Amino acid sequence: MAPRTSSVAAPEGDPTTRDRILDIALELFTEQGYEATSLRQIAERLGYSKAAVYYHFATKDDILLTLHLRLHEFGASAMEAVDEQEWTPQAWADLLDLLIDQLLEQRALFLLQERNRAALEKLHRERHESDHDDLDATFQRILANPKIALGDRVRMACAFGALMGALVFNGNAFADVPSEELGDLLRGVVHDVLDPGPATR
Amino acid sequence: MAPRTSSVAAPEGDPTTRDRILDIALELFTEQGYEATSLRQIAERLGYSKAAVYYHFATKDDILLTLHLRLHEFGASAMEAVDEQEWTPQAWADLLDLLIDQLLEQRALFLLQERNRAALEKLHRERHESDHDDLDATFQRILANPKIALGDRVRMACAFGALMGALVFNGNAFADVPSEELGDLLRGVVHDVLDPGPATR
DNA sequence: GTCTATATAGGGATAGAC
DNA sequence: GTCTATCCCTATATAGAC
Repeated sequence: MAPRTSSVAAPEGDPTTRDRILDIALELFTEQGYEATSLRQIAERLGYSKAAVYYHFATKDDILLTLHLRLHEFGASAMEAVDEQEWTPQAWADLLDLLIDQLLEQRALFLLQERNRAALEKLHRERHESDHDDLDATFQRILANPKIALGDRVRMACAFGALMGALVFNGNAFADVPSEELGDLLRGVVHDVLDPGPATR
Repeated sequence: MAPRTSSVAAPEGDPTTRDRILDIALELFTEQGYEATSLRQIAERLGYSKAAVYYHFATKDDILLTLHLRLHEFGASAMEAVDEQEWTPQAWADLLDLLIDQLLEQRALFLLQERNRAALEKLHRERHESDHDDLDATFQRILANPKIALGDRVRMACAFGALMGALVFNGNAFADVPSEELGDLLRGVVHDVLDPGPATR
C-alpha cells in the first residue's frame, strides 16, 4: 500500500524517502540513462534495499513517469498561454520567451527528458493516457504543419534547438552563469533567429 | 575468428551480413535506445540466430562502437580544417558551415549519437583510447574556455543547437526537405545567430 | 516502513556441432 | 558462416517476516 497519494510536486520540508528516491533517480537516469540504471543501484545510494524502493513505487517505470509528470506541469501551463493560435515566428518567439524561464528553473528535468527520449516515448505509448498535449508532441505537430512556410518552420525549430544547445548539451557548460544573465542572452538569440535584421532577410 | 579486418567504412557492393547488422542496429538503437535493444531482437530481424551476430561482432558494445567510429571520421576531418585557432563567432560560423553538409549526409548517425549519449559516454570511458578529439569533446572544451566572451560562447552553443533543433529533434520533421534547400536555410540561421544585424547588437 | 528470500525472465556471451 | 544448446549473471518484481 502506498504511503500517500502519488504526489508529483517537488519536495517541501524534510525530504521524504520518496523524494530522495526521485532525486537519486533523476541524477542516475540522466547520467547513465534509464535502462542502464538498476533499482539495486538506486537502493544502494538510498541506503536501503531494493524492496524499499518497491514500497514507494510499484514499478521502475513509475519513477520515470513521476519525474516526467513533474516537468509536464510546466509544459502544460506554457501551452495554455498560447494555445492553438496562428503560429507566426513572432508568436513562437513569445512562447520561447516564456519557456526560457522554465527551462532555466528546470534544467535538470529537461536534461533527463532529453537524454532519455527513447525510454520516454515507450512509456508514453504504454502508459500516458492518449494524446495529452505533451510539449514535444505539440512542437512536432506545429513544425510539420504545411500551412506555415517552410522557412519559418525551420527557424522555429532552430530557435528551440538553440535553447537546447545552450542549456542541455555540452554537459552544462553554462551551469555557473546566473539564470537571469543567461536568460537575457538566450532571448537575444531567439529574437535574432526569428526576426532577423534586414541585412540577412 | 572474424571474417575480415573490422571495417568502419560504409557498404559498397552487395550488403554483407556485417553491414546488414550495422544497418539494423542503427535503426533499433536509434528508435529504442542502445540498452533497450537486445541482440536477440537484432538477430530476429537479421533472420539468423544470436550466435550469428557474435560471429561478426565480439560484443554488443562493438556494434555501437563501429557505428560511432563511422561518424567519427567525419568529425575528425571537420576538426582538422579549423584546428586550434582563435575561436571567434565568425570562425565558428565557418566550422558550422562545413558541418551542415556532413550533418545532412549523416543525419541517421547523428540521430543515433544524440539519442544514445549516455551509452556512448560509457563506451568512450572504457574503450575509446584516451582523448581522441571527439567532436563533442572539442566543442565542450571550446565552450568552456573563459578567454572567449560569455556572450560569444552562448551564441556558439546556440548556433550548434539550432542545427540539432532542425535536424535531429522532432523526429525528422524536415526529412522530406531536399538537403540543399535545408542547408541554405540553416546557413542563414547560423549567420543570424553568430553575426546578428546592428539592430539587435 | 523496511527487511530477507525468492521467483522468474531475459540479457550477454561461449562451446562446439554442422 | 551459421546453428543449437547452454552457462551465468543481473534485472524486475513479489511474498511474507519483522
